[in-house]
Amino acid sequence: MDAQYFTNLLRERELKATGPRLNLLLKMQEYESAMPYSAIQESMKSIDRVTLYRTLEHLKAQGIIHKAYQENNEIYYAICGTTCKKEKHEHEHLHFKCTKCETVTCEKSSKKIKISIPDFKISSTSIYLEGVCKLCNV
Amino acid sequence: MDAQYFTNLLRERELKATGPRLNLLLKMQEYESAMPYSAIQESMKSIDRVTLYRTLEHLKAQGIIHKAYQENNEIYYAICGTTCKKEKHEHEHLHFKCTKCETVTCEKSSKKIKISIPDFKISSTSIYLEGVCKLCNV
DNA sequence: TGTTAAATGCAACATTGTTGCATTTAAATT
DNA sequence: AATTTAAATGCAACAATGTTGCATTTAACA
Repeated sequence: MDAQYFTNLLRERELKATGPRLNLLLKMQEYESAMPYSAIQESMKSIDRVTLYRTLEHLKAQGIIHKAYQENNEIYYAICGTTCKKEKHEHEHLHFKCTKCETVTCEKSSKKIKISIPDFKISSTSIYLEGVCKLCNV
Repeated sequence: MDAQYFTNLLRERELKATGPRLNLLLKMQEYESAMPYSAIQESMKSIDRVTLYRTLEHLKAQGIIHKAYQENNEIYYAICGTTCKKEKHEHEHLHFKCTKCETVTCEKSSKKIKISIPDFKISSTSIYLEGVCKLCNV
């Protein structure tokens, strides 16, 4: 996923491929795990705070990034997988925070998760986990 | 659960049974579902904003209330069930937001939820659901 | 190359989080 | 019932982020 890929993706989702947007996406990709807002802010110091705010909103609205985790007042953002479409987000994955290395990653459950509550209709599920990740779990 | 009950609970958890604390707990109880911060703020206008902030922190730290849900910048607080102890919170329950009546409630899954990720050690699980609640699902 | 809707930057304000400190108070002790 | 004291509260102040409006700039298209 390079600048060209993101340029195409942005245009597909009817967003102009501007400097700030490409920059943010490349930085998030470099970061590898879900990127906390403070780190995003830090790495995007050159652009206006409001532009960053609106950039995050737009990318989120178009299913290019998503809010992966939230801890206290720190929101972690991640680039959506290729299965996410503008219309339908595939967020059946889990969001995992490792208490050792403190990274937040998107994972898949080994089994399909089934949750039901009698007489309730469930339309969306968000699951946040904490523990020790594969790399730290030695 | 009346003022006396909360007075005892606070003392059990080594917190003084003060006006603001009892007030908050009674208001949250009246509210029945998980109470959004803005509503808490509104109903606690008479006390200082900082006191409210610290009151929420203390009650949370002692397992008397918990953060049930968070949407955008709105945090919903709920009174912990009687199974929650100071040392060990019983938050195996689910947090559900109804998209019709917009209330947030704590629910139980009809089956025990099992989540696992290969090579990961999971220590805590938070599940947030959206859909239509029992009362609205007619 | 020119046009235009979209994006950006700047100013301004709102909300919530957070700390320090002086004053007040709950509750234990005398 | 009065005294004592650690805890709780209120106030001031500042930080961080959210949010809007508007003038200027720019990506994308004709």
